[in-house]
Amino acid sequence: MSIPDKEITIYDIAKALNISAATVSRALMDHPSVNINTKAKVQEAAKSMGYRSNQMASNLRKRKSNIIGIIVGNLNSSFMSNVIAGAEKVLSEAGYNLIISQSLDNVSKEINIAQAMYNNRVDGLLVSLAYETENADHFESFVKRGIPLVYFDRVWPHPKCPGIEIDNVKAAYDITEHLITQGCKRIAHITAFKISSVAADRFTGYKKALEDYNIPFNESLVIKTDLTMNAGIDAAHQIMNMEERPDAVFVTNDACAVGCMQETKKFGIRIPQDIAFAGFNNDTEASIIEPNLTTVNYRGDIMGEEAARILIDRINNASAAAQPAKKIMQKSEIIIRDSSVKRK
Amino acid sequence: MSIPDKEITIYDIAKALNISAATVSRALMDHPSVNINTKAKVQEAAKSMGYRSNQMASNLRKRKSNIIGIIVGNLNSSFMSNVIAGAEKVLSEAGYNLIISQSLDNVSKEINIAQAMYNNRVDGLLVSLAYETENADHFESFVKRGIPLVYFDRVWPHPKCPGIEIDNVKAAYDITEHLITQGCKRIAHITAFKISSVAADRFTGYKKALEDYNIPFNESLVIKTDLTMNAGIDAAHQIMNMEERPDAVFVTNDACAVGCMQETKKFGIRIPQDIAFAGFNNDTEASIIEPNLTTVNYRGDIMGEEAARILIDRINNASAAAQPAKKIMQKSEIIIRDSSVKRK
DNA sequence: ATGAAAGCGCTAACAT
DNA sequence: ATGTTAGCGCTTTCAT
Repeated sequence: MSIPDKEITIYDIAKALNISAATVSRALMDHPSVNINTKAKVQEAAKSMGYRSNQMASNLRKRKSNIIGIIVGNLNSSFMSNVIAGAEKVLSEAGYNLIISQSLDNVSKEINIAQAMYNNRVDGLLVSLAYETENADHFESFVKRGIPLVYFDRVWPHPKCPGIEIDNVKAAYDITEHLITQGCKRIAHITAFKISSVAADRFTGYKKALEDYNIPFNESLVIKTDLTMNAGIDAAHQIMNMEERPDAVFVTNDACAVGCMQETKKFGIRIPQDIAFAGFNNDTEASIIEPNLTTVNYRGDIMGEEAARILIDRINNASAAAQPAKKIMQKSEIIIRDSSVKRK
Repeated sequence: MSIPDKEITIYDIAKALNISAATVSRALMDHPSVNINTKAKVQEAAKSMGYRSNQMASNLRKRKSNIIGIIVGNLNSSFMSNVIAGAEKVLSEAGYNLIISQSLDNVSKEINIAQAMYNNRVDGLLVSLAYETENADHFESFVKRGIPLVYFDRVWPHPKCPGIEIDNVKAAYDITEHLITQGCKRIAHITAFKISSVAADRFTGYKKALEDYNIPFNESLVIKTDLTMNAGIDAAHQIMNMEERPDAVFVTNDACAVGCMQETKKFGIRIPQDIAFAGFNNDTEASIIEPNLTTVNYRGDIMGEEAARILIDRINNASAAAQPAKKIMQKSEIIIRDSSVKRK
């Protein structure tokens, strides 16, 4: 038949079996107090009649959407794909569905997404902020209504919202230190236009390392961009036009680092001999570009799983949710590759 | 207050304003027949009372979830990120929310996702199949209930489901022809284990080009893999172990091509002189690897927008949905880069 | 072990 | 222009 048939409800099953809808509902949920025979009959009837449970109705009644929202800057990185795979694994096992949205690192889009997710009454939220985002007021409505929110990677400090991230200060310190021990003295840093907490932490680590090694911090070596690959190309031009060129560049993400490296090479600059490079994230591109890019690595899948677990815990556990949120530091490591090793 | 307050409903607003809930509902939806003053009063009250519309209830009542499901193999590519950005743009303008899931190119996961989306009563579905998928039975329930489904990129031919894709046969033909005109005679082809319609089309294009140029098709030059980057590494070993090595490799996607190229280079093989390479998709990696990878390019954002538009049309338009679904061919182009150009 | 009945929060005839 | 009323399909007390 070409006209779609009417939706089959539990009432239809109830009528067919001459029992009440309540029993059907219970049987379908495998409620312990339903007779095993009835259960079997119901399940069979459901199958043969083509019944499909209507989540919308169930959700409304239970006042629970069974949906977790996840907001990220951009889906386009192996890191994010892994985070999502990890989160999805844990959440789907716990019976949740996922609504994923990318803000494209744009604050107003992030605000709209947050609104839509609120109206859909998500049961919880996993958020990695846009690079642009400078405050998290648009998530206050969730906090107010007691809807758990867990930040990951690009986090916002909030007494009620746990955040899982890496020690950005330390990782940036380590990588800067590495560049210094390779003999670099003029280390440029490419960071975000609007400095979010993550970019700020990395900037801090960079400055701290310089300080510890008695290298004066030089504002003119700091380049602010939107951290896209194209921005990296522009940054390369800025570097080429500097009166005194840097001997190393530490970029706060890999995408931008790769763009910058590629463009720099076009000027005949040798990497790492003339300018060493380091990035952040260990995206796939980092081990494809030549020379391979030194960077900071951390596991997206683990971060996603962990964030999801914390979130579920807060959803199920009012007492867990009531506790002050703590920051969780996930381990990270710097991966030294040829882009930064100045052999004799 | 720390305990979340009770949810504010239209009844609360109605009571506060001494009007009926129906009027509140209408005012909130900006229904034309509501007095402009009442509208203003309602909107103000809603704001001051902290009212947030409950989509779950609205959805149930309207029997419309306002949700579009989108299923892809993997989110981790610039192409997919662009498709999603394109689709999201069109869909959010039309008032829809998106549930995105990645099958990780695994059929059983794809089946589960389809189930969950059905139960959530998505209003429509955008699907790019897993590489593994060999039939689309798990989407029949949508078709039966008249829920519009539009395939994109990795499509399945179905009389009721439009598909938007590129001419894979032609693109593969063109790229193979290009390799032939560069003087290649032994062209290997790396394709999927389970040959889906997309991989099959590309395989067909490859064979057709060989035939037209009187190069006998050689089964031993066909390598079947799961098309990941790691699979490309394995494929490189297979190639190195061949008694008579190929002088070109056409891989059915870029990720696998890049893995294969990198590993091949480690054997001291010169690209393109010893072995030329070509991929498919124009992922970011293709223009990062050295030499840059010849590939097939097509716009993800446009594909996403177009697929979304067709879907919305079918949702709003029973007559559009009733028409036999046509295939839409989006334009694509081959991008010739250094990985395949054998200069004199 | 099962049923009756109420209601989640909203919208849409149908009245007025 | 507004109100009345009846559900959307499900779950869950409270009875029995």
